[in-house]
Amino acid sequence: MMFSKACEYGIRAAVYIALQSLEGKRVSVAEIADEIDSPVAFTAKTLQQLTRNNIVKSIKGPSGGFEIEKEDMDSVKLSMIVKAIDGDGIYMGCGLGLKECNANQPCPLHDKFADIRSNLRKMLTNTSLYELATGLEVGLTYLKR
Amino acid sequence: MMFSKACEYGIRAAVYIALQSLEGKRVSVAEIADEIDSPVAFTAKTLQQLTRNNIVKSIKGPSGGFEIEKEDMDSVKLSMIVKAIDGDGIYMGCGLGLKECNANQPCPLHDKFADIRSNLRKMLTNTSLYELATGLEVGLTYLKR
DNA sequence: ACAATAAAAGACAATTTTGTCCTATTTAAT
DNA sequence: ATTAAATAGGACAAAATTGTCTTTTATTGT
Ligand code: FES
Ligand code: FES
Repeated sequence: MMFSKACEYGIRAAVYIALQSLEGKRVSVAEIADEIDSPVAFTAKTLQQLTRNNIVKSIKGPSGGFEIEKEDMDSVKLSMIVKAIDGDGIYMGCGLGLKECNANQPCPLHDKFADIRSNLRKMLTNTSLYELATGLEVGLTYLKR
Repeated sequence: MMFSKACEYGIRAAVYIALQSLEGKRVSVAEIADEIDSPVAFTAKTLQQLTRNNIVKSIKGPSGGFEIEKEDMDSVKLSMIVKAIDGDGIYMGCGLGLKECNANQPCPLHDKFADIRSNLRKMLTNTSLYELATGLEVGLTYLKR
């Protein structure tokens, strides 16, 4: 609803990759898709986008797979994933669908919407993969159900 | 992005209807689509959804059109329009796309997402058509650009 | 009654998003 | 070198969303 399916898969996949990378494990698309309960081939596509944007690292060949360097894990924010997959419509777009959001000629919802949108942006830019992965690690959160 | 196109048109249309109803004027789909810059037939469809949900009133025949009773204008909230058109996914759905949002088995983003979502819900349930229409009335806001 | 007006309804078309499948490329291990 | 394992990439298919068009129904005014 808020994010596209591709973006939802992308976030879940990235969190799972981060989780495994914390333990030094590299993971395949097949494993990822299984663990986050998503369509394999489609997930592979969206992982390509993340790779191209240097959000995750992919290694081809036997014993290859996806990983995220431990150093990067904290600097990779959710906002980067969302932007890579869904673009910046969520951050910039007008809530009522006017061509662009423009405070000088605002739509009737502008003030209230801009406030929500700004909180969302802050939340996304402040939330790192590391943060999300650690909750998973101790079994408090879930990537499928 | 946040709302579907149908929903964006629906909100803009409802605000315009409210605005005209304040002046005792009934408006046709053609006029609405023109004033909010939306595809006529498609807008007509989404207006049907609003009338079925008693959000706007439609009158057939010559001198017919759409209107909103002045008494209703304040009690019709944005949340009702969004729910009628996009359903309650925005209010209930999991941000990462798990089948349902469930605080007992939360996704890694649950806490932060639920907070944003709750603010959005509050904003939508507290914002009335009347409120949005009045800004328009005095020329401070725009429904097209 | 009749003609004109406007929304309702339904069938269809175009586009976007989501999803699948097959081939190519890269790499590791033997 | 050969084989096997893995991602990359492209063509295709299905489904959902967005959009159009035509016909039907209700209502008004003459
Ligand atoms: S103009 Fe609509 S949200 Fe800013
Ligand atoms: S479980 Fe994901 S938002 Fe609540």
